[in-house]
Amino acid sequence: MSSLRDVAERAQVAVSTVSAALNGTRPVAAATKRRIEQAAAELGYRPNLLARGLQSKRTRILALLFPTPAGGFGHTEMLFATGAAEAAKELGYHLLLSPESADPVDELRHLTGLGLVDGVLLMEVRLDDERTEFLSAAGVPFAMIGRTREPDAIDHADIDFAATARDAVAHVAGLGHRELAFFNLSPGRYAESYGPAARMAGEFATAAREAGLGYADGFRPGSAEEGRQAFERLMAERPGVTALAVADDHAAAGVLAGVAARGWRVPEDLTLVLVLSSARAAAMFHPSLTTLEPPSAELGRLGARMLIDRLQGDGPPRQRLVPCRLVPGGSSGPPRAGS
Amino acid sequence: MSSLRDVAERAQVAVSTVSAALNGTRPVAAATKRRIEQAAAELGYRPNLLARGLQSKRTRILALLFPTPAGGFGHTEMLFATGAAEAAKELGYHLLLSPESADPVDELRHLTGLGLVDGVLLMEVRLDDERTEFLSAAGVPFAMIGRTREPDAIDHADIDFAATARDAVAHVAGLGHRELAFFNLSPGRYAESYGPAARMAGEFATAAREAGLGYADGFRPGSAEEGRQAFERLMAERPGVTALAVADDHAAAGVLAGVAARGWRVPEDLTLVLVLSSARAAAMFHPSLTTLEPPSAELGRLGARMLIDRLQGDGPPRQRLVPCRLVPGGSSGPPRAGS
DNA sequence: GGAGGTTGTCGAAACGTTTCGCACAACCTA
DNA sequence: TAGGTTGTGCGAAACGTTTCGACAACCTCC
Repeated sequence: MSSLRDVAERAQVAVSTVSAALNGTRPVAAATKRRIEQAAAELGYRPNLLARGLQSKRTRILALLFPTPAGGFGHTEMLFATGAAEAAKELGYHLLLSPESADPVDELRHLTGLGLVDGVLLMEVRLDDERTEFLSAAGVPFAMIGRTREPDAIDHADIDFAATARDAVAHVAGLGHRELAFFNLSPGRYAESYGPAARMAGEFATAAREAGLGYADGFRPGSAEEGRQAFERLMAERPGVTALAVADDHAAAGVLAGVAARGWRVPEDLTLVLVLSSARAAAMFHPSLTTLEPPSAELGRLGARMLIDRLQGDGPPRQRLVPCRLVPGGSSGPPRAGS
Repeated sequence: MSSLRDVAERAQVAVSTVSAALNGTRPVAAATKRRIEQAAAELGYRPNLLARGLQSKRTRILALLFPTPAGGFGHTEMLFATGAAEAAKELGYHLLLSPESADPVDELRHLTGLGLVDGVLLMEVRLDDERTEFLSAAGVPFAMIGRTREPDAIDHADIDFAATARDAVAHVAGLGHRELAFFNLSPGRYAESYGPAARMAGEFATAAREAGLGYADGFRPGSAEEGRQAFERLMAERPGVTALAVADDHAAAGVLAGVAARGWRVPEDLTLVLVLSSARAAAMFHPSLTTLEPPSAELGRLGARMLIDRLQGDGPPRQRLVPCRLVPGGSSGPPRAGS
């Protein structure tokens, strides 16, 4: 690779002048600048990021820390990563994919000690997350996709759960439903402290109350079989429920089985709405399910942008909440007659 | 951060001695070494990757180039990335996630010119891929997940399509089926030159012939609706078919709808097998589908390892083929009576 | 007892940038 | 004409490593 020195020689100027001309860091006479730019182009000069980073203490590399949940990564998480990578690239940054080990804090200590990354993007943030404490204490700039229990002091992008729940409730209320139930994510797959599960439950209850709808929750099926059982129990306990929102794909499949087992059909006898699931997944059901699709790529992009903004200048921490997108499917309809 | 010089001062030795002691790059007296190590530990010394890379021309950073298909990224592709990142980490490397723009070659030129990465991992490789030519010409070490038309000269990890097809055929033949059909990926979602689609079709035909099974293909439904139509056409043309392998999830959903529309059931009247789809997706169907799950994470790991091996020393190009894993579901059964 | 080898350490150069103080000429102003 | 002000460019130092030749001290063997 050609270096700054090669360019300087070819343009007959000093190395420092080339640097100044190429970076616009201080004024360079127009003629000289043109000569330098031409020499650089002819040599196909590319600045060496390592040298630049070593000197300037800024690498323009971001790390995306991702956990490896036992169940594997979902489509949603993938989109965080690709969205963040794309936004980073647009702004001239690179994204390092950093798997989290058993000890995330130690991992972070290592990663940030290397001098390789300018900032860290955290995902799968828990309500109480030790990583944020470490990063704050270490003075490493970071942003979150998701949020902790007390997130106001930290840049973050997250789902607007309140708006999402309101949209979902408005959707079924608009169809005429008067009683709604919600099946949350299973406690097995996500611990209690998993933000989305906790927040979604709360916001659904609030939205249903405000809309004057009957509301049932407390079910947390994590598989098709559990979904079927939960549905049967729900129908036994609350026979008036005509609309059901489900957070787990597999559980939704079980609900459909339960519906069929009763001789019922969707959407005639039950309106079924998926929550936090991609339209892609929702389209694989029969009938296709209405879903509230999380804005994952968007959140990834926002997270990366916030982090980069933070690196470039400061200001008060910012937070962006984005609601899920309601994608209507064939599973929404008016409430069944006789309820 | 503390530097090598800080450690040297504290241990009362020269900087170069610290470097030697810590890297084992040349012998250092045991006592000195111990003193140095202690000083390093006390200061929490971490080598600066940038400085090291600048000097040694080796950054231990790999780039994973990923395209952003219009349809979005699948679970499969995600696992390539996480698998590769994990393997890289285990071997002391880092993985840079690099989104591909409209002009992948220019992208590569840029990326490799930065001096930031030691090697490149390519995924979504096409049968004729301009990226491989560029990288070979530029002398940049790389490996592929997937393979080109003539892959023998390049390190790569890919699915063993032949074994996968044989396993699938053996599975249905073992259940007693005598006639099999295959619905490939749609030409819309993947161009003709997409390797997996091309190879899978060929290997299925071969495996069926070798097993003495009747075989039908040429269908390429890309959506639920197309899947239903293809199924109806298949039944009209080849009423003797009792087993069907489908590569597209959505198409499979359509097939299930078509089966139901005929008053048939799975698996009693049709054995349905998913190909190249995750067990997770297969479990969302009702009944759950038998699937040939691609070893995506494994391929990602293998790709990263191969690339790292290549960086550390040379040898002949290596290739690893891994078959899909057959995950039995509720959609496999003996052929329907009367066929 | 000196030639030759071995062992352990040091200092300096190099990697490719950025940054900063300084030199120098040209030009303006009083 | 002396003194100040711009505009432009140069050279050197610094960032934190690795690498390599030099060299002192010690051991070994004739």
